[in-house]
Parts: sequence; structure tokens; C-alpha cells
Amino acid sequence: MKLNSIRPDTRFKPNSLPFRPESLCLLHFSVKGFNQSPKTFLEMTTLSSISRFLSSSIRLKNHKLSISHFSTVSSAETVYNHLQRNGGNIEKTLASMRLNLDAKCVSQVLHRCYPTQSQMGLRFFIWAGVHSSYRHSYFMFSKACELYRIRQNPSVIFDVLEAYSVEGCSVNMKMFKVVFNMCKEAKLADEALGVLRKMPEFGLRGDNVVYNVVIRLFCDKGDLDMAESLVKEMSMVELYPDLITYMVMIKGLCNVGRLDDACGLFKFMKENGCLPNVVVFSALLDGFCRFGDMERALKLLEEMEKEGGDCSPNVVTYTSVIQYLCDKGRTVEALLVLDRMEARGCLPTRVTVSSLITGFVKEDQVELAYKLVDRVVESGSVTKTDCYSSLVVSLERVRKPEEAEKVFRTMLDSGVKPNSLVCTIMLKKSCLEGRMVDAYCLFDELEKMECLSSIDSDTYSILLVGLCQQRHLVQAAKLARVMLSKGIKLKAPYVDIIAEVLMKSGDEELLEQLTRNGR
DNA sequence: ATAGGGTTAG
Repeated sequence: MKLNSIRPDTRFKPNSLPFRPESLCLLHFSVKGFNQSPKTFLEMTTLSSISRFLSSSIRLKNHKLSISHFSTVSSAETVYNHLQRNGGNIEKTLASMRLNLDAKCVSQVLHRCYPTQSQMGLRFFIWAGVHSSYRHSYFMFSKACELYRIRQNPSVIFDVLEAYSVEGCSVNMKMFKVVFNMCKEAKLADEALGVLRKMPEFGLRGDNVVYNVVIRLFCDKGDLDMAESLVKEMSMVELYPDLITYMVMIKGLCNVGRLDDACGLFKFMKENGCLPNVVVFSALLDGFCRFGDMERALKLLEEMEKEGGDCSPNVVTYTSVIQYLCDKGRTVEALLVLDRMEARGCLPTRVTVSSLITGFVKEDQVELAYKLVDRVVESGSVTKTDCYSSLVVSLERVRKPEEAEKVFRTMLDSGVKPNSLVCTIMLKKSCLEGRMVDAYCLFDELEKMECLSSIDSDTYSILLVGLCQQRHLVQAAKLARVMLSKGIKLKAPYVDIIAEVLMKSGDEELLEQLTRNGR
């Protein structure tokens, strides 16, 4: 099993007690308690901190809004109430409100409208997206799609368009672009095409950007025939495929292994006055690499170097060549490519170096990996953290746990901070092997080195579950305190498991203590 | 708009 795919249920089977932890009064705690300062919390006894931690997690998991939403929920509430009261033309109501739009406000309104007023929420989202003082980030698009389950339930998009139509709402191009971006985020190719077909009803038609989005969606889906017919359609409506269109198509053709067609299109674009840039070249080159035509890829790389300018290979181009050479066991040549890129003033990144390190480790040439690390650290292009972290990950992947452990230990002892992936892997490994005290000590050490700023809640939870199961309650309480101070929330399944473990394993005395101190 | 192991927070 891969280390990074460890999930708690593979090891910690929840037992089947006949009660739910939510029903336990000993775990009951208010949200008000959660807001107490860490200092107050530290003063509390260790066992009560576990119970408090659990209870706040239980309370929170039933809320769609996180704590931070509670403080300023009023602005969303105002919008919601306004919209509810006025009914009818949502956009007109919104325009009259002179709202101070920001990401927080948008997010709150979305949450407020879901699920009983989804259509209103979406219309607000579309309206907000064209508001002059505000722009949706990609993050916001992904949040909106996730919350409203657009991918699972795409008909809501058409419901909104229908409502616009019925109400005689004027819909402009910008509003459609918000809708297309939602389709893009939700990976809805057919629906995006459906929206494109609806545009004429509102007196609009797709432009290059819109066509490119739809074509890309079909390419990503592997439906190259539809993508091609849309490209043809573009020329028929006096739109012309541009650099992005060609890039998307070439990438799509490469993805489905139609390399000759990709080459044909590459030639065609040049002949038609659209000069490929480094991204287009790189897409084609990557296709050659992936389908095993390394020689053709190298020839293309040479061509790019000769051509220069917009076609000059960049670190992404070189990295993909190096990566595929390493995959094929051709690390000697890969190193030559590294020389070549550096000679052209193109510095490797951690991705480049990581590919090479993995290649060396797979060929059992760790000493070459060390040599490479010295070289790139010396030149200042990649940090020790990134290099040695890659080395540890690679050693773990090829099942050399002792060597990985050794490098990891050396890192810690010499003050080189392992990155978060390595920390996660090593912590989970100890947990999986049931070495919970070791895991806790490691956690403590990493925490002191300030390496744990971006460890996910999953890792914390596995650690806490294991400590509770083995009844290392002092450590568990300390961990729970750290989690609380960092605002890391336990996810529902872990809450259940930990509560059950404590209940089941707990002798009367422990239960009593928890009950007594939990108030 | 390009690779990658998963870079903030929004």
C-alpha cells in the first residue's frame, strides 16, 4: 500500500457500540466554550481538553459555516432578507443595495441561500461575478460549484437561464462568462455546449474565449470529434481558432494518442499564420515523450532551442524531457539535459530535481542523487529542504525504509526542515506500524522545528486516534491542545472513533474523570 | 494556457 494513501479505516476499525457519541452528555460543550482563549484552555486538565476538543468538533460538524462566519453573518443576512422580501427581479434588488462585495460576503450569501433558495443563490453569484468592484476568484468558483453540487446537478444552470428568459431579464456576455466558468469548474462539457446554444435566445453568441472553454472541456473529456467540429464551427461564424484553440486541440489530440493529427495541426497553424509558442511546442513534445517517441521529442527540443524567442524551451519543457528520460532509466542523458538547460540560463526547480533524484534512487544510484543535490544547492536553484525531502520520498516509494529513515534523521539532526509531505509520510508510517509513542515524539520534534504548518487534519486525526486507542492519554491530550490552538478540526468519522475508543476502553474511573472535568 | 507531490487564503 502507498504510504500517502493510508486512511484510518484501513487500520482502525470503528467498533460497533450501540450509541452515538453525540448523545453523550459528557462530550457536550458549547460553541461559546470553543471561543475561549488558548491560555484559558492550557490551564485546564489534560483529559478534559480531549473531551472539550471532541465536543467542539461534534458541534461544528453539523454546521455548514465555520466559526469565522458567525461573527459577521449579518451582511449576508441583509442580502438574503432583501432578496426574499422583494422577490421578482433579483438583479434589480441587488443593484439598489449598493453592496460592498468581497469574497467573504459572496461566500456567506451562497451559504445562506443553500439549499432552499439555490436558484436565487446562483443568480446572486452570477450577478456578483459581473459587479464592477469585484471579481470571483477560481477559489470562489470552485466553492460555489462544490456547495451547489453543480457537477451532480447541472440542470440548475438551465433553470437559471430559463428564469432570466421568463422574467425578461437582460443577460449580457459577462454574465454568460460566469456561467461558462462554472461549467468549466464543474467539468461539464455537454452543458457548456448547451449554454452556448442558448446564447442566441438572449441576442448573444460565443466569442473565441467561450469557444475555447467549450473545446477544452470536450478535449479533457476525450471527445476530440466534438472538439474538432466546434473548431470548424468557429470559422463558419467568422471566429478564428487562435493560439489557445490550437494549444488545447494539440494537447487533446496528444492525450488520446493521436500524435500524427497533433503534428498535422501544428503544421497547419504555422501555415495559417498562427505561430506556436513554447506552450504549444511543449504540449507536442510532452505527447512525444508520453507515447514513447523520445527521439522525436529530443529532435523537437533541438528545434525549439534553435528557433529561440517565443519557442525557446523553458523549465517546464526541460523538466518534462528530464522526467521521461528518468522514467525510461536514461538518467545519464537526463543529466546531460540538465547541463544543457543550465548552459542556456534556465535553472532547475524542485520538480526538475525531484525527477532526477527519483530516477537515481530507482536505479540504486543514491550517491549520484547526493552529488546532484550538492550541485543544485550550491547554485542556489533549489533548497536543501526540497532536495532532501525528495530523496526521502523517493526512498520510501522504492521500499527502502531504513535508508529513508536515515536521511530523514540526518535532516532533523542537521536542522534541515523536512517539507510537509515528508512529515506526513513519516508520521503516518509510525502510526501505521502502531508505534504511537514514537509518532508522538516525532510530532513533538517536528512541531518544535516549526515544520508542521501545513499538515492536513487527517494526519493529526490518525495520530490522535492511535494515541487514544493505546491509551496514551497524556500525549493525546497534549496533541488535542495543539490541534485546538491551531484551529484544526477533527472530521466526523474520527470524532466517532475517538469517542467510541474512549468510551469502550475507558474504565469507570476514566469516564468519571472525563465527566467531571468536562464541565 | 504549460509539469509537479498538494504551497497561503480567499
